[in-house]
Amino acid sequence: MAQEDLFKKLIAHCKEYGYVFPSSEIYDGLSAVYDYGQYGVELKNNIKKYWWDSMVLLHENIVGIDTAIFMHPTIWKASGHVDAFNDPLIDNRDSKKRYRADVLIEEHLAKIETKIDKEVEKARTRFGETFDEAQFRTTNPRVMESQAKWDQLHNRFSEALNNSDLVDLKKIIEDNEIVCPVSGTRNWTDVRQFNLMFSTEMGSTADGSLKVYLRPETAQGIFVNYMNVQKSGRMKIPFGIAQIGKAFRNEIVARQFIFRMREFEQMEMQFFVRPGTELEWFERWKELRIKWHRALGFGHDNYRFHVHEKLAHYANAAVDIEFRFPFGFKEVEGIHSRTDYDLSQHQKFSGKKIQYFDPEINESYVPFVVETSIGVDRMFLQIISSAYHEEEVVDANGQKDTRVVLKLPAPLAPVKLAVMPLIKKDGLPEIARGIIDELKFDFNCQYDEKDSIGKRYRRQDAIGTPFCVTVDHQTAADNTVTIRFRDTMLQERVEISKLRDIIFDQVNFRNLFNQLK
RNA sequence: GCGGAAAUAGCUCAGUUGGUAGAGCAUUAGCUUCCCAAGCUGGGGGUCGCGAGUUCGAGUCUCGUUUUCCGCUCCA
Repeated sequence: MAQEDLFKKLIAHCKEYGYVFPSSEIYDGLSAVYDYGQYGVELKNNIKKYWWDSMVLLHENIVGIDTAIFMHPTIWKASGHVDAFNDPLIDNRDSKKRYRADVLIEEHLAKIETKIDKEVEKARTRFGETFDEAQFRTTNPRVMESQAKWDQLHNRFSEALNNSDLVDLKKIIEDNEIVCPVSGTRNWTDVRQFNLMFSTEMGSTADGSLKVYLRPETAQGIFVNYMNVQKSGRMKIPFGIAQIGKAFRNEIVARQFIFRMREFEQMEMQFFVRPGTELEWFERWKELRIKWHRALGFGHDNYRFHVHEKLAHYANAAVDIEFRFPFGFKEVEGIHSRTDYDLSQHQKFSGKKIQYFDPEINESYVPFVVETSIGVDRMFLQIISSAYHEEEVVDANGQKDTRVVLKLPAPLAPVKLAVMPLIKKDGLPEIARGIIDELKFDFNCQYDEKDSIGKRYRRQDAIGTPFCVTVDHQTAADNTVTIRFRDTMLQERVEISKLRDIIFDQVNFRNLFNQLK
C-alpha cells in the first residue's frame, strides 16, 4: 500500500473508531486542532503512564510536578521566547518565497561587511608589513563611506526591530533595494508579525491588565520551580524533574493530522547535573530514551538519531530521535544539553539566586541541564500508525477478506479484553456479565453480544483489543472459557479463575520496563 | 501565506444536457446462529460544507467563504 494511502486510511480509522476527531467538527472544524475520542484518550493516558512511570517510578532521583499553563510574562523574556518566537515575515510576490525580514536585512549588512573586508585585504596585500588596519579603516574614504552606511543601517534596523516597527522594516528593505535571492525582484508584500505564542489577558482590563501567554513549552515551569523542588524534596544532584502538560504554539502552518498541532501535549524531563558532566549525561539519556521507544516493539530500524548541526543558542549538544512515519522519518523526541542557560537567565531576570551547593566538591554552582522532551501527540501518531495493519485472511469457504487490526502493545491498548457470549441465550450472557463484574476493577473490559462471533472479533481487532474471552455452552458445565489472541487469532481454553493472571501478565508495564535496563 | 485538488447518510461512494437525493457497509429492534465480517424481517438517519448569484427550477453552472489533503514556504 502506498504510504499516503495508509496515512489517509489511518486518519479515517481514527475517526471512525473513536480515536481522534477534528475539533469543533459540527462547526466545520478548527484548523489543526483535534479532539481525542473514547479510545484515543485511553491510549493517550496509557502512553503518558508508560513515560511517567519510566521516569518517576524507575528513578529514585526523578520526581514529577505539574505546573500552570499561565506563568509570569517575564519568564518568556528570560527564556528568549518573546524575542525569538516573534518573527517578522515578508513575501516576495514574484517568487512566492517567504523570508524573515530581519534575516534579509542582516544578510544585507553582512554584504556591506564583506565589501569592507575586501578593501582591507586589498590594502593589506598592497602595503604588506607596514599595514595599519585600524588606521586604514578610519582614513580610507571608500571604507569609511561603507562603514557609515553600515552603522546607519544597523542603528535603524535595531531600532525598528526593538520597536517592532514593521512598516519601517519594510522601508529599510525598499530603501536598501534588497532583492529576492530567487526572483531578483523587489516586489515585496508588507512585513507581518507572526508571534508563535498565544496571549491573553489576566485581570480586569479597566485598571491595567497583565498580558500573559499560553506556555509554548512546559520546560520553563520546571526551571522556575527548580529551587522549590530541590529544597522541599532534598534532591541531590544529579536529579531530574518530569512534567506532562499542554503547550501552545501559533504555528503558521500546522498540518499532517496530529503531528503538528497548535495545542499539543509534551512530556519533558529536565535533568540537573554538575557542570562539566553534562555531555556524559546527554549520552546516557540518549541511549535510555531510544531504548524506551524500541521497547514498544515497532522495529529497531524504524528509529534513528538525528544530530543537530546547528545548535540553538542555549545548547551545547542536541539530538532528535526520529521515527519512520508513513510520511517519512520525523522527530518524536528531542534530547538537548541546555547548559546552565535557562537557570542563569531566570537567576538574572528574577534576581533570585538559583544555585546548588555541592557537598562533594564544596562548591556552589548553577546546575547544567540535560533535557528530554517528547510530544505525546506525536507518540500517539507514531504508535497508532505502526499498529495499523490490514491483513488478508481466508475464511472457511476459502473466501479472501481483509482484516483491519490495531496491533497495539497490550499495555497501551485502550480496551484490554472483550467478553462475549457465543450466543445471546441459554444463560450465556449472564455468565459473560459475571466475568466482567470480576475483572472490570483491573482492566478496561467490553461486553458485546450483537452479531456473529466473527464480526465481534473484527470489531475488537479494529480498536486493538488484545484479548477476547468467549463464553459457550461448555462454560456453563466446567467454568472454562476460550481466550482469543488478537495478533495470532488463536484460541485457548482456560479456567475463568485464571483469566486475571493471564491478562495481567500481558498488559503489565513491567514487560516494557524490563527492556530499559 | 501561495498554488493544485476535494467536500453528498457514521464510512466508502453514485447522482445523466440543471427537474424536489440513492446504494453498499455501519447503526438500531427482533428472528436465526456453538468460534472468525456481509442469513431473514422491520426501523432510524442527509436543508448535498456554508453564503450569495444566474434560472420557472441548482447536489449539478458562476462567485465568495470555511475545512481537509498534496506541493511550496515556515519550523529552538
